[in-house]
Amino acid sequence: MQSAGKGQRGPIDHERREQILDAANEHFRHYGYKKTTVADLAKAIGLSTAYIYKFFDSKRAIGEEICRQCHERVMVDVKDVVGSGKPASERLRLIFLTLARDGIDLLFNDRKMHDIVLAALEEGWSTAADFDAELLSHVRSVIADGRNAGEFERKTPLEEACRGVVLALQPVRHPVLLEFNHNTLIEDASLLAGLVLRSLSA
Amino acid sequence: MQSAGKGQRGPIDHERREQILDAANEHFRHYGYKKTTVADLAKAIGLSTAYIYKFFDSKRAIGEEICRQCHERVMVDVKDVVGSGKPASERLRLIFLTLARDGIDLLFNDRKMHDIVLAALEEGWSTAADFDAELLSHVRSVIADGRNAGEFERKTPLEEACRGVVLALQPVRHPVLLEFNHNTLIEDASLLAGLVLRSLSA
DNA sequence: TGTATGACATGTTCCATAAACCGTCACTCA
DNA sequence: TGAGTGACGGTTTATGGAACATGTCATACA
Repeated sequence: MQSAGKGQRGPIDHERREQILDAANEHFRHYGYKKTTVADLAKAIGLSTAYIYKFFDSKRAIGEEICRQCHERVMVDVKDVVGSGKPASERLRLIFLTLARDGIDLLFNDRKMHDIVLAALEEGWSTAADFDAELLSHVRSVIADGRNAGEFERKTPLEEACRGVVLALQPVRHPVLLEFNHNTLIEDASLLAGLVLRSLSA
Repeated sequence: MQSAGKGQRGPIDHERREQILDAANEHFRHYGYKKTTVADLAKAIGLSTAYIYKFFDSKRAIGEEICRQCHERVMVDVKDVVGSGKPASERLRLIFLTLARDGIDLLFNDRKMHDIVLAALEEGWSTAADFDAELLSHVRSVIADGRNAGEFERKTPLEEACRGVVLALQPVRHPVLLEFNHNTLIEDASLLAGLVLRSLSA
């Protein structure tokens, strides 16, 4: 009902779409998701409110897109680590630290964005699940590498090991926990990475 | 300023105190912490509102006590496991499962209590920190046992290992995460226990 | 002297109403 | 024909004054 779009929405004008997303980025950052109205976005780019709905099914759809971009920015850092060519154990440890750091960064330097991510979680947007899925696949590739390279043990079923690691990441990456743990987060990340690596070691 | 009490509060009448706590338990359970007023409690036991403050410094102090009792109920289960005489690895695995189960139980069968625990976290009551500290000490004793029995490795500094384990427990015991993870919580607990045990194994 | 209270100052919460917002549709105009 | 809009229904949210809660005190009474 949502991703299918409206039959009415013809061939999409990508430039307009980008304009809207840019405006959304600006406004969400400054005033937060809830406080900005789609009328604000329309006014910012000199269009009517109604016309926005030719490009997005709802305000939420805009929010989801912004949220997705936000997640993507973090995922870029993760990808950098995964593709860095370092030993698997090193890469895994860096994933813990990277996620912790990016989380803290979002929390302190982009609070309004952090709030969107939180809202997304609470309202059950798909963005969080997508992020989790992608993260799992990156972790899987690193662990598989480590196993092939003889760094990691191979007895535990791969999928079990991977899911365990992703779970163990939660304390340093879950948006809600960031608020509680932020003062020890980096240390926690390092501690958990150590534990995980011991659990994987050959 | 709080634990010191009022100089005015003389030798404490423990029966009255219990009455108040009983009434609080009743009311908090039924109507939640926020919705019950100290006037409600006073009325329930036939006293004036003002007199309640002879026994507790504030409504919050009553809430903290109830919250503490709630935590204690969980801790009893943990202690049972710790003192069960089973192998350390088995006890550690059971700690994961027990906390997960008790958490779910609170969430579904005693929702109002769960809400108090949540409020406590958000408002920074000391109860959560106390619980964490006690949990850490139990985990430490089990791990120490395991090391002495030759079940666990002894290279990793004990404190580091313990803190890692307590962190790894977060996804299955943190009240906020329960809401997100409840449908896979038992499975998650088992998975994390497995990971932790691998990390500790000799 | 110790149990117990009513009255009160100082917040908080509630609630009815007004305003604003979301999303749709028929419509314009080039 | 397709980019773009004004007006509108249903719902959510802001507002501000009344009602209620918390916590203190001076005092009553046995």
